[in-house]
Amino acid sequence: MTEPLRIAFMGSPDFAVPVLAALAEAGHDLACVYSQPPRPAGRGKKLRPTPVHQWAEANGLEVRTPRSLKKAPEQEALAALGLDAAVVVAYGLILPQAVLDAPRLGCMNMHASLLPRWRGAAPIHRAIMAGDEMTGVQAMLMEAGLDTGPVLATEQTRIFPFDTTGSVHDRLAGLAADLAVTALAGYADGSLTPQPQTEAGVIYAHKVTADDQRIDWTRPAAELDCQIRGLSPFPGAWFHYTPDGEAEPLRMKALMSRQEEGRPGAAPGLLLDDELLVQCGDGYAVRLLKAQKPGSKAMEASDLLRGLNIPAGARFA
RNA sequence: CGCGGGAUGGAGCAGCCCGGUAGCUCGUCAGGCUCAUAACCUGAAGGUCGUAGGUUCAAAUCCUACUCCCGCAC
Repeated sequence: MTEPLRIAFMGSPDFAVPVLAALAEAGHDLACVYSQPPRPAGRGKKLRPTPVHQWAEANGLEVRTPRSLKKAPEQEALAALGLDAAVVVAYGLILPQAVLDAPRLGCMNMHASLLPRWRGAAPIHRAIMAGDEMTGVQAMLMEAGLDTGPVLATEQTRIFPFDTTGSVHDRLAGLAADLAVTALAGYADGSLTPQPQTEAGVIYAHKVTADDQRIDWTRPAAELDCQIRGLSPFPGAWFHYTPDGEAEPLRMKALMSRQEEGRPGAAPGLLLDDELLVQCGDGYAVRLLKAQKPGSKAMEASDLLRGLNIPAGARFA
């Protein structure tokens, strides 16, 4: 029932892999996969192909990793593929007009937010950090602006108080995979009509910076809870803890939390009990459910506390 | 060759500097106490101390190489 299309896929991180796999599964002719060039990343500064690159290679697809698509040779190589469409998911490169125009049906992008809210680089992080209750994935047609194109299809999901960027990321990746297949088919056969984004409610999801990661205990508990979950599991929100008798503070990462009642008047950063209940700036508190100390991996609070003494009355900074 | 930390029974850690066959908190199992319990008491099982070599009468502990993990940087 679905006509196979000749398409190119453009994507880089984990999030894009399920979409690529779904398109392959749906029987489309994947002429070529574009991904960011392997970069020195990780601990040993080793050259690492992106997850999309790895998947494509493992499945026998041609992979191209140009540094840019702004120059004529790359654009011509793309045009030479004779594409019906290109599907773009978190590729990480700006697509010049010549590239957008190359495929017969244009370029379709999968974006992990409810546009026009959270256009840009880090939509999932920003949605959770802002305390949004709903998010989703959308299929949209690309134009020159950053995530400004008309929307073909939407799939929504709720953000629960126990969600993290990791859990929402995985859920949206699954939704994106299904939606990409149906939206592409619907667009190709004309059953889906692109709807322009509204003018109101445009917000940009700026890249997460080092400043976003530092926990300031004088902020309200609700905001800190969102910050912690929004930055989990990557890159992680952190704070300092100096054990009694130690000179050097430990750089601790908070990876899961829950908002609870605090003790009005207590100093922000104060531990209210022996189970990581931390006083925040507004009189409420957050309980750290999962955390990480230097040198070891993330662990449940109960595990962490077995090896590291953090008594009530201690102070986080 | 980017910098640094780590690998010890199922989990989290101590011991390593000053070598002498392993300890803590918890979990598991059995029994006891209790109206009862995730509480308490008693007992038990469970570890080639990351891998491979080396030094030594003797290595978790010293030396070398390797593997994997974590943080920073990117």
